[in-house]
Amino acid sequence: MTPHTNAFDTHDHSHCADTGLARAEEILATRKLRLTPVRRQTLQILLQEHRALGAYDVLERLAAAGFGKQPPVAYRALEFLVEQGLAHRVRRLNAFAACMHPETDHAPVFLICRGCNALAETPAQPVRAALEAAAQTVGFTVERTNIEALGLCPNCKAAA
Amino acid sequence: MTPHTNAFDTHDHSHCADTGLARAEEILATRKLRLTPVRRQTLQILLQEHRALGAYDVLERLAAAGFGKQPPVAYRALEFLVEQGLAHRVRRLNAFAACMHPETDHAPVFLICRGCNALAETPAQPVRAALEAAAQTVGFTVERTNIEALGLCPNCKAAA
DNA sequence: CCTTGACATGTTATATCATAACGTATTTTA
DNA sequence: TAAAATACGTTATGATATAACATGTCAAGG
Repeated sequence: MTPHTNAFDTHDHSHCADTGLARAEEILATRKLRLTPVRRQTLQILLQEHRALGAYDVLERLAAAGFGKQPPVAYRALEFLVEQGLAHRVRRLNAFAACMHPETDHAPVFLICRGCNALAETPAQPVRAALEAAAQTVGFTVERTNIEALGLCPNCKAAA
Repeated sequence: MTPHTNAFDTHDHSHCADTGLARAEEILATRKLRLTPVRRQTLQILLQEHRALGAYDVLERLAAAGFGKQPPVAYRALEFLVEQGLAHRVRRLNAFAACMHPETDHAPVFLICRGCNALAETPAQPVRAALEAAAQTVGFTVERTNIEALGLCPNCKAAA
């Protein structure tokens, strides 16, 4: 799978990884959960790449960093991060991305550009609220959501 | 994969397949597209099962009905139906379901019960509208959406 | 401290989902 | 009716994901 860039506007995100890891430490501490080496490395990989990566892409990087070489190593770490809201699974891409808004927002919306494969995560409480409302009319309780949109980012629209 | 029932309230849907197929014929006629035998059978399978089926489950039924036995046969028919809005892909389940509201609604929301695997498709223009609004703030144009929620259906809530 | 239970990591093996590439047949249209 | 487009079927392979089990590490209670 071709990797996907993340965010429509390029920006310096050298600090993303640092702050992201620090934030993760805090969050997990309050939950008495551990950010073990593999988990930490996995999150760092996602933060540094700053785009959606397939599990096997992550695995490759983990292996290169001296961790295990078999799929479950990556899948387990990713699953943990997703459960804790520190990363998200982008189902349309069969890929994972670090959460860009771990505290603000647990109703992430992913915008996927079909032109350049860029991926943006945007907070969207209104979307979540509308979803909850729709669910309520049939008595359904929402626990987790996957909200993804495929379309065209501003850059690709301009180019077309 | 264990199959998933569809709709939280059981109901007689013997006519779903008939009306669904008729509706599909109409829709495709206006688009000058063909509901070929495999496509028709595929749609019928989804309508009759009335739940999400994996591509290989569909393939099995197609093969039993005398069509091809290889994955692309199923994937192609399903892809066509999804493109035409006659079926949807439920990514969380790696499965496909016939569209329950082909004319009303091209912003389907799927509610997936983690208790009983029931699947409900509910129209949700407000959700779509909220998504469009969120996208617009970053200049993104939405073309297709996948909106899925995992949670508990009324029955399973009652049971718990 | 040190044992014990819970959790975490790694492995092998396999299951599941999906598509590429190609040849043939059918349908449409010029 | 020939040419072009579309559809169907195949073989083969690729990509994604999980089950099951062995070993190691941590944290808490005795």
